[in-house]
Amino acid sequence: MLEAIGREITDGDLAQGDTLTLEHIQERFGVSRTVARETMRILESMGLVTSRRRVGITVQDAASWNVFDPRVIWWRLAGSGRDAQLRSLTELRIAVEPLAAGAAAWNASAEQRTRIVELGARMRGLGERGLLEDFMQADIAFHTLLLEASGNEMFAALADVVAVVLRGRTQLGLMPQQPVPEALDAHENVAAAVSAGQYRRAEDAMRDLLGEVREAMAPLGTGNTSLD
Amino acid sequence: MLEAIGREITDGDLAQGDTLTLEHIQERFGVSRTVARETMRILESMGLVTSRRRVGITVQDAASWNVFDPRVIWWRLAGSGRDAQLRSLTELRIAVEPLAAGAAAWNASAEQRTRIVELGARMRGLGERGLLEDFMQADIAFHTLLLEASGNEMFAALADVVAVVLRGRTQLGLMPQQPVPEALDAHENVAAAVSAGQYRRAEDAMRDLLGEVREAMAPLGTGNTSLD
DNA sequence: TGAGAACGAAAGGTAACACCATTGCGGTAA
DNA sequence: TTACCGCAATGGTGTTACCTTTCGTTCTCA
Repeated sequence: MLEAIGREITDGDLAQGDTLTLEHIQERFGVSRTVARETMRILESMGLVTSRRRVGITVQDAASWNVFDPRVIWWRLAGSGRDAQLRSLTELRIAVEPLAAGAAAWNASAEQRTRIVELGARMRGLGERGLLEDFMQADIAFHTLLLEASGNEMFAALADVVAVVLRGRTQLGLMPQQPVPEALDAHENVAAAVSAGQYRRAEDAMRDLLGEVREAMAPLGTGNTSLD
Repeated sequence: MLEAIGREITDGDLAQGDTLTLEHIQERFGVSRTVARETMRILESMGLVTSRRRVGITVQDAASWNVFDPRVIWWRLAGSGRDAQLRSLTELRIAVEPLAAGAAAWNASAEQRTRIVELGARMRGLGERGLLEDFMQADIAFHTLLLEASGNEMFAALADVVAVVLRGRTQLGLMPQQPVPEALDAHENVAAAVSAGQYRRAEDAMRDLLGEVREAMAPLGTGNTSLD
């Protein structure tokens, strides 16, 4: 139910200013008032709707959506806003992940340092064999580990977001049959730098890596970015 | 009610693993079951709790909190997690705002370009006269405008977060009596670069500006950052 | 014509109930 | 003594019925 209505809003099937009523929702889904209310409360807390007495439940403008909520991201990736969503998420990653990698080079524990190297090697193996699903899993683990090792909780919280992007990219068929060698090199390069505590190099290597990502995504349509 | 329980969790008064029951909440606040349930649903959607049958409502580990939710940020800034929160938010700003400023130099409309210059000048005036409250308002408008002009919705969504930080910094008495001249210069510098469409310079100028911010914050306690 | 009063729609809130997934305890058997 | 099975208590989930509050609309009267 949350899924259904959330998707309709994020897809634009329900435009800003449209109103629903609880009764309408009860009928449509065959649920009780309580459940309908709870669902609306959640949508409200995600900024997708507001509810006012007498007026009904009003769909909000996209500007007030909580676009960091993984559910919203997922809905948009699966729906019509996909290109815009992927582009803005990639820019966000370009902003955050290099600094996170640098911080990880500084802060990571010994176990984390060995693990990141392992993951880099694992990605190469899986990538060269074209096992996209497993590759994606390792990729998610790689980026998640770095974001968590950064020691910054806000960066760590973005791990979910990055995971959703990586998963979406694979499941929506936006990945090449086999990852390009440059991407594999880049990951190993980041891993080596982090492992060695070279934070400046880690930062730069991650920036390279994401440059690859942006290139791979370019056919989707070229947005303006701040990078020249 | 949301406020009260949210604060207790983010402050650590309720530790991870503690459980509440709906009945307990009903008694404590003198509300009906329905209302208690709706509140819990919102807390659940913020990742602060999970609810399981037979067990009750369990307080979640900080790692699963939705730390980008402005309410969570605000609670933590007002509570005991303030220093950690300010530090991680500042690192986030260092990651995002330079790229956003660069993008704004590229994408901003003519009105936005004139407005950013006006705001820079206004901040100087207010800052030199020591009108902290008005200065803060202008500061928020300045950063919000840049984030919105970046053309990236994720960056734009961070405007709320930045606003909360700036407001918190002032209202919690963490600002000097009068902003340092370097900060005023930095803002005007960013504004000029954005206005002239010099995206590389805008990016660097914003990085300088945030360097100032980080310096000013340093006495709070020095965390490791990726910048040397 | 316009201001104010009455109406009614729709969300907000309360109460009471049936339902069912857990879980922990106790009893039985190996 | 231990392992397994079954039962009962617990506490969230879902439903229904009903009352309260707000506020946009409409109608009336000056």
